[in-house]
Amino acid sequence: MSDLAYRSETGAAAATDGNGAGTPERLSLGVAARLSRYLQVLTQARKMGKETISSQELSDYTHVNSTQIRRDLSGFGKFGKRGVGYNVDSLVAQIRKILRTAGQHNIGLFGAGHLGTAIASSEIFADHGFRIVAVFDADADKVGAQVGNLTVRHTAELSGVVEEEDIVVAVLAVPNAAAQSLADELVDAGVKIIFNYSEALIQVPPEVTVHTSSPAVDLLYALYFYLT
Amino acid sequence: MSDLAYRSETGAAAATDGNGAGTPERLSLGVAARLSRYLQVLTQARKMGKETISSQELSDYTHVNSTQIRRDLSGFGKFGKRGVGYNVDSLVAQIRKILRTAGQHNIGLFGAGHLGTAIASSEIFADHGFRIVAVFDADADKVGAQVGNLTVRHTAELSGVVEEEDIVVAVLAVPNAAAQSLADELVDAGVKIIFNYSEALIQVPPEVTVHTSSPAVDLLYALYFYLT
DNA sequence: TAGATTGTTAATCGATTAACAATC
DNA sequence: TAGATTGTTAATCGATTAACAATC
Repeated sequence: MSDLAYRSETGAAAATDGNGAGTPERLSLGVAARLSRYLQVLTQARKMGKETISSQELSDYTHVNSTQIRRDLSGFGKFGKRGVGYNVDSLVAQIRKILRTAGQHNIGLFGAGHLGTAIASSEIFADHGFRIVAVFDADADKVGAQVGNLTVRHTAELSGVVEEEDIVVAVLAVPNAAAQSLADELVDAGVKIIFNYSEALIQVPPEVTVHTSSPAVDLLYALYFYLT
Repeated sequence: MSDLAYRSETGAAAATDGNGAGTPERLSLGVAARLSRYLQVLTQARKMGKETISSQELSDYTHVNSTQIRRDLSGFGKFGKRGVGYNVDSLVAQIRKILRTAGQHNIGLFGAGHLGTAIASSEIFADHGFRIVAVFDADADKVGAQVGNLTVRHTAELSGVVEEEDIVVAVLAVPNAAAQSLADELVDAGVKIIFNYSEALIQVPPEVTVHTSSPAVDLLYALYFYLT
């Protein structure tokens, strides 16, 4: 029998089988989060020239139990080879298909300070099909400067550029005080996902997702287990 | 009866009661992670002058179900006022006590580029009792420069400084290629927690914790739920 | 008082884990 | 073949949620 744990919102609804697609239901929150993490490790492993990887190695890097990893993957097909592991390239392709994030997605970056510059020069987003297509700053002195290979625009141009460039994701690397009003403008402009690197608490309508980066949270958590 | 769900590793062992401390067992991974997130939101809410906060508001900001939040907190005491919510100040103090992270902890920052500079100038860590006590760079040209209010030192000084300054946490804002060998040196020097902002996959002995920051993972995850 | 929100129960669902046959 | 690692089962544990009495 197929494992319905991976199909949310269906209760006992009939999934065609455990291996194929059938009606592709939405993944549960947990599965989607874990698959994203596997993908990140696999992407790096591939860069390092690794051709196969075992569930145990994936476990070491993601801190997810290896049985859990095999379970997560086997819900969608038999991707591994017993005694060998998983082929890195093909697993990347499979997970991208499952997450339906194989395409290109456009990012608008807000804030051309140190953090914005660091993000623009990094490959973290590019590796996963996210492309930074515009950089904005509210400071007129920064407008026109080069960041990465983009020219900084003024934040006032936001709504036109979001539409022209089909920007779905906004990355906020701005001061706390500017975050909420900028978020309001972004929502008006039609941005659906806001990735907040400021510490500000941001409120948005339900159709928009805010993710606030909180390194200190992760650190508190790690520290707790070190101290106890 | 008290809820043993919050005490791990004890099975049916006797907890003295649901409110007090008794033998303070280790928190489960999930509870510790969620408490850390509440703490981060509370810290920001306090900065914004908020005096009380409801479980529903905490839920809006953390994406944790409000019942879950009340459950998490009520496992340690009756911190809220019905009809009113939780006092922000006192809840911050309570959670810090529970997480036993009320003290000061010293951070060494590695890499004085754009990202390192951004981290050094930010308050994200300072807000939670983490103090950056030293900044290092492998580039001799950067040594001696000011970053935040610290002077950049050469990475070669690492092991001495780690001991002198009692550094428990290392934050890595260095190029991918430098990450693993730096991590090796840090482990030798006695650092227990490595917070990795590079994309490199880092291997360390079991007594050391590595946390790799993966904004792209969070973005992939958010995107999945936007696309489906 | 009336409204709001906590604290708590009970029921369900998903995650976790050990174990091991299958098989590369 | 021998060793390694997957795919899968079964059992347990923790998370999630709706519901609501208690009470500020």
